[in-house]
Amino acid sequence: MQVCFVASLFCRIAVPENPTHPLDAFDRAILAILQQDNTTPQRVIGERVNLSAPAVQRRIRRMEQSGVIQANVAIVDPTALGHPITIFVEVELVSETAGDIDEAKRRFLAAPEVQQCYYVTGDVDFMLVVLVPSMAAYEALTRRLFFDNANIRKFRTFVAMDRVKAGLAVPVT
Amino acid sequence: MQVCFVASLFCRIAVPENPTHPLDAFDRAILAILQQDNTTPQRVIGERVNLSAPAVQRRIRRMEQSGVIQANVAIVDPTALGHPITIFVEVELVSETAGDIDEAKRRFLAAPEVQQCYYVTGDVDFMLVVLVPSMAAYEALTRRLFFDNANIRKFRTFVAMDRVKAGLAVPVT
DNA sequence: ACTTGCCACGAAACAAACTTGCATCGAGCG
DNA sequence: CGCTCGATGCAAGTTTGTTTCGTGGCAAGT
Repeated sequence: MQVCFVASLFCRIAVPENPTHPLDAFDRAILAILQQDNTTPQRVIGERVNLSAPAVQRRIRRMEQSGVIQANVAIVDPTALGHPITIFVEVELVSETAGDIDEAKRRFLAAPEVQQCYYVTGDVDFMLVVLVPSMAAYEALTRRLFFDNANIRKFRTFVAMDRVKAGLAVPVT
Repeated sequence: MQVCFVASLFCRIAVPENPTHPLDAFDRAILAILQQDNTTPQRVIGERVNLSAPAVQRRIRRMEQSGVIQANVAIVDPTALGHPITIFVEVELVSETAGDIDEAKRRFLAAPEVQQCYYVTGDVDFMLVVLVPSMAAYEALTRRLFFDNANIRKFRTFVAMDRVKAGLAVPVT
């Protein structure tokens, strides 16, 4: 009887029904941990969210297969690899036909210095985050990416002085 | 006498290690792999870079302790967690004294919706990358972060329509 | 109300990866 | 020339991740 009580208690926690893939409180708790440190042993995760290690493992695998977890990566200090300068670039195109936009996307995607690239609304078309070893390297990059491209109307550069906060963590709440 | 010996031993241990061990080709090759997938077994890494698994393990640990590897994290799909909207914000302050800037940094740092925050040169002072569930939530955030702050001169909003490329990977070359 | 099917869980066995100790090799140096 | 230091590879030991199996609850259909 006492065992029954404990079992029902666990069940009450697990209650939320999920026909397909909605994330329940367990999944979110696991994600919150993995977003901070994905080397945390599953046993520790289980202790923290009140689940067994296999249950944690199943949920992680399901979220990886469903695409909720997109990748598991190491975050590296750019300075240590010789790319100490972070630059934001606003890019404005001349022609915004679908073809021209895709062409620009492909060009930015292919440049390894471009760490992030977003197609945005507003006065500009693209926002880029660029990593370079030096301003000379950035000058060379602008030549290659912008000046040699007739479809670039103009671009504005913002050099980062302080990386106040940098990450890809998503709020779990 | 024995105590002296022990003391000197502790001294040798306590001596701060070389601040930045230069990264050789092996380290860079390992980082290139870990930046893409840090679940890669050390044995596989060793095969790919022509090193034994323990050698790989020692190098990884050294880079973690020296700060070259800053974290090991899972990348999560923001849409799956209910934050489908990515927004870039340019923020311009009224007063740019050191104290006011630090105050702004602290404020942005404390906001979980702010995924990235850089202090930049140029016409604006800060560039933010913000994740929100809806435009209504962004409206509430602007009220909390900007309108309720007398030191914000103005801000410009760019809503992302397409996440062309998003990551924190650093070029290894 | 009972039963059936389904799904998720936990315990334990199993496999794989990580970690450590030890001997060896080569470079720098007295 | 011999020494020390650092890094490597091999092998054993330990932790971690994975699979298997049995149990119990919830929903749907008798």
